Amino acid sequence: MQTGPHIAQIAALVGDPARANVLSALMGGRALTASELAYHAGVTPQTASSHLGKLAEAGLLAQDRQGRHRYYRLASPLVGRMLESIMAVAETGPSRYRPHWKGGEALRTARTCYDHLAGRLAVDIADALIARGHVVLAADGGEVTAAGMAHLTGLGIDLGAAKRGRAFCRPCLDWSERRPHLAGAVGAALCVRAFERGWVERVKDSRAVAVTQEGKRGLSDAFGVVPQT
Amino acid sequence: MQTGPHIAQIAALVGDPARANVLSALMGGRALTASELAYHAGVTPQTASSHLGKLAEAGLLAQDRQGRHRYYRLASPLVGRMLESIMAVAETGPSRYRPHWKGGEALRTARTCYDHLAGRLAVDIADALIARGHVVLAADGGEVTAAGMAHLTGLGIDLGAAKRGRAFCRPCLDWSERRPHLAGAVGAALCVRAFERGWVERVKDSRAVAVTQEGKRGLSDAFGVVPQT
DNA sequence: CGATCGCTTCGGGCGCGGTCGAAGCGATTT
DNA sequence: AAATCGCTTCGACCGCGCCCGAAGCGATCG
Repeated sequence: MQTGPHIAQIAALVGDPARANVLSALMGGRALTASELAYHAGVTPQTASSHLGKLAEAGLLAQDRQGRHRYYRLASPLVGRMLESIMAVAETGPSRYRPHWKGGEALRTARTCYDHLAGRLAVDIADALIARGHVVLAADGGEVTAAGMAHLTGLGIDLGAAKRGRAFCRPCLDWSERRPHLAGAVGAALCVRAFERGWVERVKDSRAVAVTQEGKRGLSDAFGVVPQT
Repeated sequence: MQTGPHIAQIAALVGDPARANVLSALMGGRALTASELAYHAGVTPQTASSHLGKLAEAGLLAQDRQGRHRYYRLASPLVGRMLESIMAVAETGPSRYRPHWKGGEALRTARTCYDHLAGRLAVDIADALIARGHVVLAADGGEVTAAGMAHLTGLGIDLGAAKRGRAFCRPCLDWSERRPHLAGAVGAALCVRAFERGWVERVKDSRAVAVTQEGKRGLSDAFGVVPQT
């Protein structure tokens, strides 16, 4: 059996706390500079540089030079999916050491998960869409109904790229809620639209997102979801 | 950002070559004894025992004592999914060191992937089902059509547990073919049935499976698939 | 053009963890 | 009851790789 060593190479890269923090930070979906990532990782810039080099060389990260800054981002959605799945396992394990941490509540409430929304907000949206018969979600896949397509299109969410009405609709296990939320192309489009409309905005130095005043109205109108504080 | 350390814990476990080999071996879907796993990992029984203890404590493995043997297996499908996703990343990376290894050809031809079939055989089956309009597969999800349900049911594949006709149908990126094959409940049921009918049988000490003579006939009749040697 | 900034490279220190030999423990066999 | 077997625990060794200080390099700015 030879796939072992291959997956070990990748997993070992993710297995270092500093690098894992880097990857977690990049799960926010934005490209970040080396310094920012060093801060998130809690190490000095030189150490971070070493880690970033390894991650990039292995093809987990892509880099864009821009002036004297160097922006790093996840190299592909595949990497995001991998991190999601590792998180899912990490959160379902036995009562690991899991202290209450400041800012954790904000993350649990609403955050981005690579390219879509996650947290209580996202789970509530998914529940609402399911309850209204706009989306069908099961453990391994999902689909958007005709009524759902109409509704989402009405919200300005373009699903043209998603083929033949069944759309790229995928459940993603929410690590904080332990229930599925909407991922895939539908989740991503919904996330983009929510930012466009100013319903949510990013919280500094975090993957967390905050629901704005318009957001409360908009989400209530669109999905009947009333975000908790 | 605090999810970093959590995923690092899990990833670090997978990141050791010996442990990765253990997990790879268990991706075959069967429970294996500690000694067998030690052999697969290429370490002594004491070392393997240490690794197995850590994996079990972290909730990645489950153990069943049976007499003086102790059988280990993946603790949940979630773990299998995680390993799949890591493999997918590992195989799409840059030209990693990837020598030709004996037995590799057999694995590329057909193997089990935790609970479903993978390799050229599985990709061919998926292609055939898609071409016949029995299954629709996209990057993030899939569904079984009415005609597909009828066809699979006719083969004795029970999809009763899969709800409302859309079934748990999921694509799984095949690391050797780099194209999707059928996973999820449908893939698992199909795999079970293939073993029941004697179409395929396990190869000793490997995740590879061999297509039997009946298998060639059966697969040809059922899907129009002619397995290469 | 010198100063500053962002990032990387180099070098050395140090700790964590994988490894195996030896011994212990419980189940099974004769 | 003694011998064997499968597996785990203990103890010690040792090497990999994470880490940071110092220096180098390229871009930007005054």
